[in-house]
Amino acid sequence: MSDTDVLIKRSGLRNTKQRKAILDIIRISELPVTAEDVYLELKKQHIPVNLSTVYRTMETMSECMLIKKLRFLGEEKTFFEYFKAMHRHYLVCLRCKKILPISGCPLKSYEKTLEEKTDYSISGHRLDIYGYCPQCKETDNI
Amino acid sequence: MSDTDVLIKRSGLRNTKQRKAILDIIRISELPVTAEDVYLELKKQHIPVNLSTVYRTMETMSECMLIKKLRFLGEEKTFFEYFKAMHRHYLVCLRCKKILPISGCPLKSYEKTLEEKTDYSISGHRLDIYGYCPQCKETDNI
DNA sequence: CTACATGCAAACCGTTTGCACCCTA
DNA sequence: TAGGGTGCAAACGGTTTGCATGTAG
Repeated sequence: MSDTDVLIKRSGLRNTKQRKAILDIIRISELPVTAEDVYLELKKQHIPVNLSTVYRTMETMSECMLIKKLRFLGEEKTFFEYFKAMHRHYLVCLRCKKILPISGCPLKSYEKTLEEKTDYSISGHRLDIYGYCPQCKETDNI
Repeated sequence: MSDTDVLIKRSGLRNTKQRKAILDIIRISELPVTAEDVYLELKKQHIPVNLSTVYRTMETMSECMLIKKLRFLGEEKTFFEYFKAMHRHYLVCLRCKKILPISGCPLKSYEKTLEEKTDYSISGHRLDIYGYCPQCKETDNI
């Protein structure tokens, strides 16, 4: 029984071939993926699956906190990444759309301050940084 | 000639009744609005306009940097706000979806550091903070 | 008077859903 | 063998587009 099997079972989900394959793909990918990415990868691996199953599975898994939903500016599609305890931010190239993970989060103490100031209960934040990668910043931006 | 007229002309756009009315609505609103919000407000003011015109106009204006596009987590719709030089972040209530503007940005110096570390040319960031507002945090969250 | 703007309706595209069938536990 | 999972096709909802008409400059 693989790690992936354990993760699925522990979440109270039935362990089907499709779910295992989907979670494997998301876990292995070091970058966020879309439902379509996962679907195409499954096809490439000759694992029979329907796009709607991919959507349903990824929705279920994100409710179970196995994976996390992400959205980037100017991208109409929803991305997903494996749920790591340690949260991450990304630097996205506005020209080639390359996604670069950033280490560390600059907002830890800021959230506490804000909580006191606003009387909200802060549960988290979304931070993405945009710019041009070393390759793209050389060429005429825009 | 109103401020709004000047803004539109300065962007090289033709100054139609619809554009003026749309930009007025976005400028006056202190919170981000959706295309539908604007459309409904125009109807309320008895200004004849088509939804597709609203979308087209808001797209054009955001290309001209008159307004800015925003997206919030869990919201399928695109929001727009008037383009102010000073950028802003929002604290969004996960339960009632209320949007609270936050003063100040905690990321000024961080971007410089990151630029040096990654060799990217950073153009900006998106930061939204999520939590529960004073009212909603009292009731059972979720 | 002409190039840009608008209205209308239809297309689009990512995502969701209803329902019958399938298969894990 | 029962209840969750899947495939299929159709619907959905926000947004975009093609085309004919209108209007600002």
